[in-house]
Amino acid sequence: MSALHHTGYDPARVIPLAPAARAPSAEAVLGRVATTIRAAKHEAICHDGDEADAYFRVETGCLRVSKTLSDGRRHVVDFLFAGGFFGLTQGDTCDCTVEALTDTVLTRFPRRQLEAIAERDPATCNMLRRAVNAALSAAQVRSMLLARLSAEERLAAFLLDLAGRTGATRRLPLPMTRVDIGDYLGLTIETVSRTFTKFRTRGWIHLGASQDVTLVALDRLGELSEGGVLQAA
Amino acid sequence: MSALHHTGYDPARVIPLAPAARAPSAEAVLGRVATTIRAAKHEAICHDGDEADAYFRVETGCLRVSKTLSDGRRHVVDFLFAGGFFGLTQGDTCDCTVEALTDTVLTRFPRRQLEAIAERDPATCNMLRRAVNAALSAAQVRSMLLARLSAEERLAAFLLDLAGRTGATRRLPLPMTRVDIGDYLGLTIETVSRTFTKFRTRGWIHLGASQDVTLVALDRLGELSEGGVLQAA
DNA sequence: CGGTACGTTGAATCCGATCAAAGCGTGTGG
DNA sequence: CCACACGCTTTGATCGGATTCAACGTACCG
Repeated sequence: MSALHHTGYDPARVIPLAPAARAPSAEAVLGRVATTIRAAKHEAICHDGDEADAYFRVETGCLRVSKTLSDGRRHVVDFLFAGGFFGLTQGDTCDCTVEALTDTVLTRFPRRQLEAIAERDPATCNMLRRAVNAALSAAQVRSMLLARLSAEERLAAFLLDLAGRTGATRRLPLPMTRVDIGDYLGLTIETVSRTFTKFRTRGWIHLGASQDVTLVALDRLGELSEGGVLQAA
Repeated sequence: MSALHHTGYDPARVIPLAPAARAPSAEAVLGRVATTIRAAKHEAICHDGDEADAYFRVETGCLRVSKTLSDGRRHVVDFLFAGGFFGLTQGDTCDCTVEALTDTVLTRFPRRQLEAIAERDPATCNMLRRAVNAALSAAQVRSMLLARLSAEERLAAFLLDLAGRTGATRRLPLPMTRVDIGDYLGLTIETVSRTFTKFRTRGWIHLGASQDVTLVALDRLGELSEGGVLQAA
């Protein structure tokens, strides 16, 4: 698979801990401080600049992580699905705004307690470290996408990435609006819409009733994003 | 100096570890497996896809971290200066190519040993975790730069970031070529060159003999990148 | 001296942005 | 139940910033 999709930043897989041997320990320890939180559609979990008082893992639903510039330009840093996480910042303030795109269930880990546990429990610390590491790799691939790919390549990569992350094979939910997608891919809504239309008229995708897409020509989409993203040598 | 500090982004501040009490421990442990490596200008330390067998911290010099697409398009993921690091990947292969832009001195930590230490020593693990975390935050800001800022804003932000990272006040070294800068900022060499010229003719910068710049109007550059990068609320 | 690699500058082109307007769907209140 | 309004999407026309193509300048080095 190409670097663009499946960067390993696949929260669902990352957090439930790869090296299973260690998992029980970390899970057990963390379970003691975890609580379950619900967020309704459109509700904000935290705002850029707020005090960061907790770390969250998404159980079900979809969230939007974004930053907004003083002049109003917005950038969507990421969309989170089940298994995704946020709240691990370096300072003690949130560096992004996080909002629910659908009704969402989250697990909340109080920051002080989580940090205290990580401070002495290597299993927990390493789990967090691996998760952040995966997110970093994904962010680097994303920066290449933003710096070098065309609108068509970006959208193709986005759709395939989404498929990989949600576990969907061909039909995927699109809980986000065109604005969100544009702000995620560094494009305008019009360009996103036109590119969707291009894909549709070419028969590569099928646009369902406004909140889902079906990927028809996975190979074509793959060529576009892959031709972009595969490593050289 | 402590062992694995400096994320390369805001080195001095991030790594010397807030809770200073822990640093000595991690420092001492890591020191035992570290070796010093030298790389000559233009020499590659590792290639994308290679087996990742070590983690490196830059002591002196400047490195270029990049990815190249199959069709030749290249993206410079980062420039590393003293205190910067690389090699902490998730899988066991390098996900970027790293090359020396100047003669460089590096400290090398064998991957297996480093991982083994992190596995049992919370101090080391947390230090690594914080470093990766800082890098992730920086990557998110960079993706906003690539997605939303204009050429002028990008170059202004780049120059100010460079000043911050190298510790230079006004006169900074530019060990990288225009191609490198273009590939870093998602622009072509021509656009980078033209933008440098604009800044020069406005009297905002002074271009020295091909390998350094002097920032004259820090405030102007700040407005440009800040108008871009400052948070809203 | 060539030669090569890097940088600057100019002119033409193009992709995506911007401006504008028209569909569409959904939900709410008359 | 329908009318209307609001939010989102699509489509069209035009604009503009960055790219592309091309040429020239400049520094370094054998």
